[in-house]
Amino acid sequence: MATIYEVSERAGVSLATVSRVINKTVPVRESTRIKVEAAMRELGYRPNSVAQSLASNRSNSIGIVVSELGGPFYGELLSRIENEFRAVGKHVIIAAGHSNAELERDSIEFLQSRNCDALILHVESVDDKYLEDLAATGLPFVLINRMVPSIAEHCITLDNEQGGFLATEHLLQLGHRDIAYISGPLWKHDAEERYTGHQSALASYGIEEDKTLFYEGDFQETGGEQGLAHLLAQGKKFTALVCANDEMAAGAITAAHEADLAIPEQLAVIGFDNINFSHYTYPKLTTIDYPVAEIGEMAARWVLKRVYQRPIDDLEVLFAPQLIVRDST
Amino acid sequence: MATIYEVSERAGVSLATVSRVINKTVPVRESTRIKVEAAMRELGYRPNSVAQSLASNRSNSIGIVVSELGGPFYGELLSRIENEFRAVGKHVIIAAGHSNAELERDSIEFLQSRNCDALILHVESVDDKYLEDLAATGLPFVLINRMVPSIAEHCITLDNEQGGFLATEHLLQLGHRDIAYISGPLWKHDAEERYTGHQSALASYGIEEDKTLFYEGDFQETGGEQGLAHLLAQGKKFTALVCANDEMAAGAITAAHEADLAIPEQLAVIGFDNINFSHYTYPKLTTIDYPVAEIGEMAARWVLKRVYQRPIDDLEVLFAPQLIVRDST
DNA sequence: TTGTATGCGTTATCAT
DNA sequence: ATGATAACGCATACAA
Repeated sequence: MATIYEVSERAGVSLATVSRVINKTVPVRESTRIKVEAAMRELGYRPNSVAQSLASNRSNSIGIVVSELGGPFYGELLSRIENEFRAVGKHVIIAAGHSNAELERDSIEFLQSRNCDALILHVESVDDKYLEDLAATGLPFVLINRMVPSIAEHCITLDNEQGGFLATEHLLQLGHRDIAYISGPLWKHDAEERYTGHQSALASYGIEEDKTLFYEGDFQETGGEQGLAHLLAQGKKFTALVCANDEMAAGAITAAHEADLAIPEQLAVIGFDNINFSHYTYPKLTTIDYPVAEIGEMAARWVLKRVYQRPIDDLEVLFAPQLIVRDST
Repeated sequence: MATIYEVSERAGVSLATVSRVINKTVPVRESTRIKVEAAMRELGYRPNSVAQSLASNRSNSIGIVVSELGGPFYGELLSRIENEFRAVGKHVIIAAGHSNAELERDSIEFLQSRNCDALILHVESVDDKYLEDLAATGLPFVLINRMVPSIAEHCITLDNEQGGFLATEHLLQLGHRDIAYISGPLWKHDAEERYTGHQSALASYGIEEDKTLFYEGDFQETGGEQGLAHLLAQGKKFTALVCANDEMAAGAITAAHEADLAIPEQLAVIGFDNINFSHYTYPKLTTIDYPVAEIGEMAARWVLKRVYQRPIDDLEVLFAPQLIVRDST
């Protein structure tokens, strides 16, 4: 690879001048700029962004940490964020945290050591303290789907509790009174908040929660299957089921089919997230919309505004979930 | 962030020695190593990987280009690759190509300029010449899902033609003779190969292809819906439908439901890829398995072997598709 | 407007 | 086994 030095030689100018035409930081005489550009083209010169980054302490790249690279939810999120940045010539570096505190820290530190200008984090396992300390280092970052009050200005969240409320309220309005619940892992903030929403919806209808109709799943499809199987095996009656995300709902629907339960006639099912494939199910899944796209965009805009000084005014930080009624309830 | 220099000061050794305990490149006396490690811990030192990369011309990171970050297919692929590398302390940098030649080149060049040790490419738009030139630069890279004969040693592929053959053959064996086909964009290699497989299956049964039963879709769900709608609108009879991927198949199933066509009784539908959510459909989708996980792992192992000199012997390069029979045929 | 010189945080090649 | 010191490719303050 040609270096800036070779370009300067070929163009007959100094290395600094080449740097100037690359970065357009100060005016360069038209004629010399043309010479330099020609030299760059002839040598097929590409700036070495590692060296740029080291010298300028800027990398034009944004680090992202998500739990998993796979899965419909994160894919959509990543896709949106990448789109926003690509449009302005920034690049994203993506790492996975695997819902594991150590790996999450690892990924964050890697991205830091890569000189990322900012981080967008969807982390579940590191504790609040760690994030507070991270904020104290001065590294700009956005926290998605998690509210840490002491660093609220870093947080972009969905009102998960409200979402949980909406889901159960919907079933209550349809007349259901015996409502089972398959939760995500309760150590995850969003899982807990959604469950809280469920409980307050029940309470608002004066219904006492039957703890035997609760199952703690894993946010995965198989968790939904096992959950419904478990609930059915208990022999308790329930006419509706809330699942804390769509993937578990899909699993539950499979289990319901296997148990010859008609949906929604014998069992109404509602999910959460409104992932891309939630309408693949039969019947099509009623769910709570998680505006991933908007949240991804907003996170990107946060960075553009705070880190790259782009003129952006409206920065929403709390998003509202929305009920999507389809055929499963 | 603390630098290696500050560590050396605190430990009372030279900067070079610190570098040695970090990289374990040459023996260091036990006692000094302990001092250095203590200093690193006390200062919370983390190597600046940008500087490491510049100095060593090695980055311990692997660049990946895929068409889209979203979507079940790529998510799974990325996830597998990341897993393989994480296990050995390497990191991945991911960029999207968006099925656009310019963006694909852009992404590749960005990754090159980030000093990636190797690239894993799933690119569809850049031409063979570009890839040949890239190979000529000496940059190690693996090409996934695309065979460029002149650089065959870089390619890991699925036999798409064979897959297309299997899909149609399956329908033929079930007695279908009037088989419609919804293809991917034919400029994409895999779409074309799958279609070729379809044609040769027909030929092997002595059936002449009816071009009016062909629709060129976009590999997206909506393309499948529109495709089936278009095919039905023609008024021609067909009892089975091959879709070149699962997402279009899901769309077609939706369209079939809307047209009150019973699946598989009135219309058998088969997809391709066996994406995670292909069994969400009702009825569950029969499809051709694309071994993404294995291919991702193999790509990672290719890199580990050729770039990082890990002792790995079995390197498969041509994978076989497999028929997965479910309920839609 | 352009050139010179220094530093960014490491690795690696010499010595010692 | 350890210490100087020169790269690595570029940005940038300072001079000219």
